[in-house]
Amino acid sequence: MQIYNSLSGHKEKLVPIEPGRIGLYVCGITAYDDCHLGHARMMVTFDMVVRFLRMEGYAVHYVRNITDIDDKIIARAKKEDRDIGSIVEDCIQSMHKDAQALGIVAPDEEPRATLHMNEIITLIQQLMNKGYAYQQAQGDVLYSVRRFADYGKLSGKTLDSLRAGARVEVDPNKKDPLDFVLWKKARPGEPAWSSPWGEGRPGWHIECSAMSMRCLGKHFDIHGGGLDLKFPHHENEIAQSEAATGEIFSNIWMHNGFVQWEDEKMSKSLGNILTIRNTVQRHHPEAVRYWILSTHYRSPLRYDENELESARRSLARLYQTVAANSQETGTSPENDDRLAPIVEDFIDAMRDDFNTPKAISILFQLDRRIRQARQDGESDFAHQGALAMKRLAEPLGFLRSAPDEFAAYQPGLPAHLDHEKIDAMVSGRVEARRNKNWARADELRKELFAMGIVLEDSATGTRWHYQPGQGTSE
RNA sequence: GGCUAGGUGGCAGAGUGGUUAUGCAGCGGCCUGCAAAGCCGUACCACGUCGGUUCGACUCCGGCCCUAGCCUCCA
Repeated sequence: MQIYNSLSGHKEKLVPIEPGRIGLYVCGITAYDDCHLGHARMMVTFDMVVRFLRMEGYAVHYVRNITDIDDKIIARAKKEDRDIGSIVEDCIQSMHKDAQALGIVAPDEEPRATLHMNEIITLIQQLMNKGYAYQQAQGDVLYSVRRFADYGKLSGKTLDSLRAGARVEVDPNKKDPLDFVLWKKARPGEPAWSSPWGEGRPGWHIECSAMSMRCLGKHFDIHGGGLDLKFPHHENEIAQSEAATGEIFSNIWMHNGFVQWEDEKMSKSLGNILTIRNTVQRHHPEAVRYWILSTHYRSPLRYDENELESARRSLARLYQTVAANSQETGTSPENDDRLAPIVEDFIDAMRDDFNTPKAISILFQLDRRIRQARQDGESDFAHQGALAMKRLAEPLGFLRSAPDEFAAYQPGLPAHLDHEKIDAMVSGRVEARRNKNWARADELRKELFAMGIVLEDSATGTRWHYQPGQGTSE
């Protein structure tokens, strides 16, 4: 198993600290708003990582934190005149719903900053004792970046180059402009905890150091998160943790790439986000997963409505294969070694830094073999192939629905379309067809198509579905 | 300005010093009242640009152009 380590800049063999066990910490959400597709990518990516490592036999201890105290949460509470707690709870609930929709395996632990104040304070105390932190005139406790020789090793920057291009406003109370807050002095009306440095709350970075060490120990295997956290968040985590413990913090750092919207990063600050909930309303959740995993996790991923539809169709093909070959048809040969090379190729692709696009392509090679076998009358082999396909789809989180359920999936109708009216038109056409009034039937079909409704006549009746982007009215 | 990734066929997206990626779309056939869905088959002088190395480069080296990202809260 090889994983690209952001810290070293190349792929490295995965060598667990404890044989057979992997400690994985991923930076989760800040609970102040709905999750968007960037969060979806983070969740799906590490879900795939966890699933595959477990498939490989590792006992993975997966920790994904929640930031439940932060400037943005406080700001929103003020703006909406709401209780911080209720905002946090709502956001967490919403995030869990999104994760569930996407079929994300729940983390083993989901620590929250406010529930680990003791660990946070202890860690800051250690940094104070060792001289890595100081309290400035206003009462904030800051980390002194100049004291940590390795500062910048993750982001590949030097303190001087950072300073040269810094757009940060210079705070005269800081020894270095890049010093960051460990403990923020309480302001009136803001939530606060008592500490040796007065009432206050933790800075953003310290919680992850404290909680990851609490859950996984001072030195663990993999730390992950979105690429936007690489600097300064992860850089600061390393500085805090390694300064405090004198040990290596995380062996491997994994960063997933951005989701882009029309060649720009999708982010809150640019206001070009799409929420998970909104997306899942229009596209099957598994298609969303497929779309995310059809690009390598480190590459940028452009949002494109057509690609999501394309993902659905690709998946539909695999589903059809599974459905057509799910029945045991006879005595299967003990084990067919014709499948082994394909399975091996799949595993190899995944072992190479989680090359999911390649792995998916091998799923389609398998698909081809199965269909071929079916045509050749080798239905036992086809059945075995279908079983293998389901097994290989597991780490990707594909093929988790019943095939007919997936086929029948309907995205939510846009508001301007009236379900009853459509049904009426469809029945009208069924009636016209019964009378062999083809002209009328075709006319109705055309009208429906213009609304984006596509019909399917079959022996068992007429089905219809809404197809975004089809027809004229959008 | 400093630092990172990238530029592959209509779209998306892997990979490799000389051999088919893969999916979607397209095209042809079967099926269908006609369609759709499904099934079968299938084309595409694809590898940013200019040089270099090599028997041979899309794949290695160098220059150039372009794109995205980080240097500020952000998955």
